[in-house]
Amino acid sequence: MTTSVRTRFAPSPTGPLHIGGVRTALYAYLFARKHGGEFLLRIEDTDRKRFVEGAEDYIVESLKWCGIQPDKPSARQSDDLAIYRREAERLVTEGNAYLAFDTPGELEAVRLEATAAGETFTYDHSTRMKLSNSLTLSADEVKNKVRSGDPCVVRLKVPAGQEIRFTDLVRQEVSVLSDRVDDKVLLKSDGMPTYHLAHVIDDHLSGITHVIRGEEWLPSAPAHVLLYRFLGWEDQMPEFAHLPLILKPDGKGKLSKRDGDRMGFPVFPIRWKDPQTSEKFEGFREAGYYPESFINMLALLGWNPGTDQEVFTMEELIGAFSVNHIHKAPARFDPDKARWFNAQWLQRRPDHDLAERLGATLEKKYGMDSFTPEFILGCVRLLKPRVQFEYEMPVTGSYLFEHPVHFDDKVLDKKWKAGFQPFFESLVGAFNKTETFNASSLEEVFRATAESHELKPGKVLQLLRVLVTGESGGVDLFPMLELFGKEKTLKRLANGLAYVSAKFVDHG
RNA sequence: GGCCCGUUCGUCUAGGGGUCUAGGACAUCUGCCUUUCACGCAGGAAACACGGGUUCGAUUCCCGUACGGGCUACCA
Repeated sequence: MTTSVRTRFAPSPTGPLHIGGVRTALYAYLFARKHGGEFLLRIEDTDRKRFVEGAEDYIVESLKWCGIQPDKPSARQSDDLAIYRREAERLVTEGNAYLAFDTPGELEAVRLEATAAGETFTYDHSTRMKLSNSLTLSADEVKNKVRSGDPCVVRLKVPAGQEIRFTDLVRQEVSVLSDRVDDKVLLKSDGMPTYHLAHVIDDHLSGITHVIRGEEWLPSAPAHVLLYRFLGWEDQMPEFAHLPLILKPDGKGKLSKRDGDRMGFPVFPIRWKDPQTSEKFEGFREAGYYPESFINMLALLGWNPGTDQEVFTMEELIGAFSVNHIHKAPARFDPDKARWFNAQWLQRRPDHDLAERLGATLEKKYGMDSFTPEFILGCVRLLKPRVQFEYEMPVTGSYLFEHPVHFDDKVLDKKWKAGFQPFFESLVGAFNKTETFNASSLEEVFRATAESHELKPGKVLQLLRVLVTGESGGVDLFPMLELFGKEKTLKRLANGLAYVSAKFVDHG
């Protein structure tokens, strides 16, 4: 029987998810879906000290916004601590782990000493026999310490001189000598398991077939292999895929929340407010990104489909995803490209969909029924190709919604010539007589009127725009006039002309 | 420091012993279109980190060096 694929995303609730974490979740999700398997969410809440209120909800909500839906309710490691203790005990009983009584203070002292001597202290096969643990203490001493409640941890007894091998889906064969694996703490003195113990047990018990996680876990992966072996599960050990990190756009190092602040882009999927400091961070959602473009951008950061396609729906990503197209080197996050992806998705959005939201925004700003749905839809069509985010539409297109009070004097001073006044007056008359008030006939009328005044259309075209909108640039001129309709166009034109004749009163 | 992992245009990347005059995308520049801005179209500039091998031949394989990153906690 073939085991079906099951992956998981296992964040700890210590703060907001950043884009590296989201990408890890995304790849795990895509991989599972691609193979018709399941994707699970597990909250790794075994660190009581670093627990942050609200982080779990944040993680769930972020994934939801991204469209990454787990197939089962999320599991929480703190829900079943007995099982970790039981397995830790078993490891001790079977001689693959041991009790260690060294206090943090004592270990710190040993470390300091080693550093002073120019060495690095590691709790491993080479040092454990000099320390205070169930390997060095007599059985009675150990029993007494345990009975009197001396704090102790359980450590993995890493055998010396063994070669540990495993296959990484991204990095192929990985082989490590056990001598450089330290005796990792499995169970902390507060009775909580560490990540190492807990995730191995949980992954095994929940039938995880592929562990997809960040590269920061690569160095401890050999210890995890050892754990599977000692626990007797090596033949069912999941496969590993260690993903490269995401680096900051400039300079060096991995992306952090400070970079976003510093350079003006989000690093979190959705808004995060730190419960301790009350610091607020904007997310991609608040910055106006569609979840589709966010996901699209993230998917292509460290992975490629092997084709030239760049715009992908989630379904398309699932179809195209493959671990052997994951890049080994870390990727740098590029805010420019992120914006480009959003623009791509915005262009693909149906007009009526955009119009609906633009309408809501306009309603808030200008009141109910200020504009007809047809007018708003027309604005969307004109505005759409020139924006990357929806929120830009009412801003860059404000002249569509407000009668101009300010006019671009720079253009007027430069281009307005004596004698243009009569031309524009004729134009008003001609527009007024135009039966079919549409872009093409308006343009025709405009050109004909210009010619009859012996003017090159180009000389006065931008002036027409300034008179109507106050702006030097903007959406396509004649389609815009068509959208305004005759009444509004003539009104705006008269308004603009009034401004100009007052402005140039001295030189006619 | 030690141990791991990595290194193709500014960025994301394709490719992988001869087809590489190294391909695409973002950004950038030029031109076309246009009154403008944007879109679009056409074009330009732009990369195999370095040094040794192996080979008839290396960007591609191996080894070093440099650089970058990760790990080095009773954090995940």
